[in-house]
Amino acid sequence: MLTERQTHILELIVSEYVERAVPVASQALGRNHQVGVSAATIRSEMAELEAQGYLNQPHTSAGRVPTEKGYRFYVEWLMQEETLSQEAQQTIRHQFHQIERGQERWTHLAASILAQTVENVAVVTSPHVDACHIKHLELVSLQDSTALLVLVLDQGRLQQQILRLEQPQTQDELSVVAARLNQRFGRSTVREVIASEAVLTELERQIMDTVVEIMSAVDEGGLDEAYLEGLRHILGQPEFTDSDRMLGLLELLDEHNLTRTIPLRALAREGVTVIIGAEHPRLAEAGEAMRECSVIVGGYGAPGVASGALAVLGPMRMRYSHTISTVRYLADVMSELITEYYE
Amino acid sequence: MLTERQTHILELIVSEYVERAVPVASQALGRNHQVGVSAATIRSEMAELEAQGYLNQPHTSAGRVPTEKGYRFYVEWLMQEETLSQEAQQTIRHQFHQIERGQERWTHLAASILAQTVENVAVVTSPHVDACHIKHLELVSLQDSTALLVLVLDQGRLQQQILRLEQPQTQDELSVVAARLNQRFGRSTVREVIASEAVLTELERQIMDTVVEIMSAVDEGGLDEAYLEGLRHILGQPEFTDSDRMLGLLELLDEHNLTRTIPLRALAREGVTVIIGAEHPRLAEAGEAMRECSVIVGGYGAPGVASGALAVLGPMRMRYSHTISTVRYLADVMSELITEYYE
DNA sequence: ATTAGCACTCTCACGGGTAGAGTGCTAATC
DNA sequence: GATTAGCACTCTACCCGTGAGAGTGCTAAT
Repeated sequence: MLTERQTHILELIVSEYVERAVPVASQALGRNHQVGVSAATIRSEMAELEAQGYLNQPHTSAGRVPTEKGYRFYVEWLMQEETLSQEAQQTIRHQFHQIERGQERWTHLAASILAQTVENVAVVTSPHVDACHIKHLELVSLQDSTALLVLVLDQGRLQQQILRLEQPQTQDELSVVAARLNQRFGRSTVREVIASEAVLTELERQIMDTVVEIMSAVDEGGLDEAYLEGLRHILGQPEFTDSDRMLGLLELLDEHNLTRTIPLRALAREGVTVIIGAEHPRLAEAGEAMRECSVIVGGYGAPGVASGALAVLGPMRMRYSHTISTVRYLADVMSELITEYYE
Repeated sequence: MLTERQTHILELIVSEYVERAVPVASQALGRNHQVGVSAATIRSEMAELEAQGYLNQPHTSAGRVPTEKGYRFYVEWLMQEETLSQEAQQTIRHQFHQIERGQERWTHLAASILAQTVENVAVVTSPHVDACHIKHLELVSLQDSTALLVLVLDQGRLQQQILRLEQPQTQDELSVVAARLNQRFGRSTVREVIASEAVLTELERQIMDTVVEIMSAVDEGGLDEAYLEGLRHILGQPEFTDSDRMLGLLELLDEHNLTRTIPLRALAREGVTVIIGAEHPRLAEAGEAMRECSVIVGGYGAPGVASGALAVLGPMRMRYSHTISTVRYLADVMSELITEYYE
């Protein structure tokens, strides 16, 4: 258990270290903050905090650095979540209302804003629709035997696919087919389409096969894209000046590893989650570099409509309060956008 | 002017250095290749090559390294362009035929394949349509006063935008409007739409304003996206083990700088172009790190239909032959795809 | 013209030596 | 009994010198 004074010192050490990236010495602490006791006292408290596993010494004659446990305590008990300034909030909202060009743009923009605001790597996935329905289906003739299938799913989600027809078809013929299919399959889910025993022409069969394929892909989230932004911030951090660490980190953030690095889907629904260093649920798969990083994940979206996740990845020495509140705020904004436009 | 033997030695030095990334010594050259003369002779030839600016010595007691001029000579006169093995060609084509899901996927895939094949950074832009026409226009009701505008442009290029209607409209009403607009503006370019003096209802006016906006954006290429892939390859190269250089490079490749780093548009039409180090046309804007890199740019597409560019960025010490031929081959494949599906 | 031999130069890796920072301990103080 | 000043101790970071090794340029012989 920690006394109040120990708690206070821990808090100071964390903020000091987060800001300066240098092990915190007892004297420096007394000098820069009003602790009310001498360096010697701070030293003995530090020793106790170290004994309990909250702090660590890189070497005998160095200051202290928070451990994972230290950061965890800080996040859980000490840190007070800040609110973004009115100004910052305005700026963010303003940027979203500048562009109104669909989910992908939002997602991208969100990643961009997030990275810039928290000065770390940001990852944002595009919203994911759970079990999509056919809203509308359109066939556009491109060439005699080539047509474009346009499929509008729930919430205006758009998919397209080029079809190579076995027989040439005019636009008028295609329109007729599209009308029939719309009537038959409007508002159906994949299952319903598959289960349907409607008698179809060969052409209709071909089209619906493609439709099923597309919808399945959407349902499995195979088409979700994650935008990553802000590499430069994290790589500029002192903990990664070593080029080996840099490479390790880049491997973590390689597109193919991203889903392992950041367990987005699992955590997205539970508000904002903080993962500190080796707390990572799938550490072995994520990679060694993960031990030195923290991840903040937040979910956004409207239940049953569409949802996605925002995440920030940075060194363990991270401005937790600021990052958490930014993630939370951005998640709220994204949720509003989703609700407002798609509900 | 260079004698034949000097030329030969230059060639050997370039390939040796590209392979081993270590300054090439006279002895090593004699040992690993059959030059037919002694190290001493090689040395004097090296001295001459250095005097003429083709080679450089990092320091007095080191081997030689090719200069920009040396590489340029190599690319221009010595290198013989290889053909990709049948196998490699097959593999690439196979991957493209695995997925048939529109330009974006292709672009992404091309970047991925390119990066992997040449083991450097690859950048690929999506195909850019020059002066697009309206192919088809569709309105889908989402809510009472919200509709989705789906705009099909040439070559099946798809754009969408959500509209907030001033008056609630049913799907039927919207379909009527869409049909009228299609009749009036089918096959029009932006200019024609703007110039048109057709009398429109307020709703129609609103829709067409949006259409004009979207088409302008497409024409200006503002929606073109570039995919970047393969950071890990280039950052693993020995010339970038130093963390400062790494950061410099990452700044080059930051999304906002990419268009300055790689003059894609300017060079795209001229087949495959090789830019070595400081030859870069806009060196000052690109950044200092560019001095140590080479870029290979190739254009793809069908004239008057759609076109884009592929590029590879790597250290000056690059397998030029292999890279150039890969870029060329991929450009051909992409061009075929564009022609085949969109013409 | 080519080559063997050799002296010269420069880098890189290793080791010792020192300044400085920060600690832990002890004894004095409140 | 908690706090603090004082001090010895430890460890790092940096500087410097030194020596081995690599590779060259030059010179004299072929």
